[in-house]
Amino acid sequence: MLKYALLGFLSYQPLTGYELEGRINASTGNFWHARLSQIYTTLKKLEEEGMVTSRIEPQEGRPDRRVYTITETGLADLHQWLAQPLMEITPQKDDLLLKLFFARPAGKNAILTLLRVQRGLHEAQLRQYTTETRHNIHHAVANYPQLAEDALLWLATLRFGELYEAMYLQWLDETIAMVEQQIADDV
Amino acid sequence: MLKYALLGFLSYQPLTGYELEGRINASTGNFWHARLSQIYTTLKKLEEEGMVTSRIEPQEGRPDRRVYTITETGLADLHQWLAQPLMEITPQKDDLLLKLFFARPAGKNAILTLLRVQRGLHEAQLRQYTTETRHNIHHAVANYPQLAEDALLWLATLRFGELYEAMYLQWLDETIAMVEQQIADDV
DNA sequence: CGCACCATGTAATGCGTTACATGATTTT
DNA sequence: AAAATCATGTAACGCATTACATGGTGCG
Repeated sequence: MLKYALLGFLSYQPLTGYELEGRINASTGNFWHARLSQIYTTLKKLEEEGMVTSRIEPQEGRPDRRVYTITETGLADLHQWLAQPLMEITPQKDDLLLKLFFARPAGKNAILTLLRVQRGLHEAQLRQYTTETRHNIHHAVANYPQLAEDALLWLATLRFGELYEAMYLQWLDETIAMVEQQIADDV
Repeated sequence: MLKYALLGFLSYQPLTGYELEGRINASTGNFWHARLSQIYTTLKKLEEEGMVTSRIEPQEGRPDRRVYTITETGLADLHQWLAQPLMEITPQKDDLLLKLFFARPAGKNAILTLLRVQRGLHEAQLRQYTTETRHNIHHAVANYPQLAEDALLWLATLRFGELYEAMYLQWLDETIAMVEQQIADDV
């Protein structure tokens, strides 16, 4: 599926692998992410499949840039994917919940530490969404007004991230209180 | 990490691969899941590493059962993992959000269909958590009262699943309304 | 002086899914 | 009669991470 994240961004403009990483980890970080190494290998495969083409832009004092452009084939594939509704929920994984599920033998203090550390992390994440990420989108619309409708969808995904983090924080607070009150002290 | 889900369940009692699949997909389905094939190969690897042992229980008319038991080494590894707080948030992926992010060229109707199909799926998921999953936990506690404190943590993870689905539904409703009002009609 | 940013890629390894292969028992 | 449950496993493939390999520019 990284394929469609790449084709999606390339449908707006030609970009390098490095730039694609920036776009992915900045604007879709809350529901998609990828490492540079994976992006490079996926782009290579997409080029073999005829979904994108690349040309080298020579640079001085830096490695040459390889700029990828989406092809007609790639665009058609993207649009066909977009047109299909998803018939399943994406199953989620969460390391914290897995650890918490089995955490009782670790004892009350360890459980509370586990939850409190995550609380700090999720608080920071929420702050990032409400500031930087939101700002990025507004910035894009200001420079390219024709993207206004696209931006409504981007904002919807961002809103999801904010709701998710707010929910996570609420749950953590609830759960911390429950553990404080109902789990027996360590000996 | 499937490793710790397996060791976690085996720390309560010896189980077969098949039974482990049932436990994982029933009680931790909301934050962890695995296919049988992966469970079998992981158990095999855990046995090679000395984390579990297995013995065959012959059966008639069915394949023999291979029952896995956690070892001292496995229990020590599990407890050491439990004692460590998690210093990172689990990065999430969600196919719906990815598709929505790029969905504008698909047009208003396709976007609404996409969102409405997911609404139905998430509604069903929430109903399952509030009924079956919750019931499973109560059932376990009724039969094994000594698990009462463990069950508080299981209920906390279930509560997360319920909050997650409720949040998802709220966001879908919000987003459907926004698309209805603010995205231009298809031509 | 050190860190972040720019910029590319390959190799090894690990995690996870799908398909293959088999087949009786129990429930609807 | 069909579907779900019980029960095990391997092989092929695909997706993703970590480590390896290189090195200049720009900022504080």
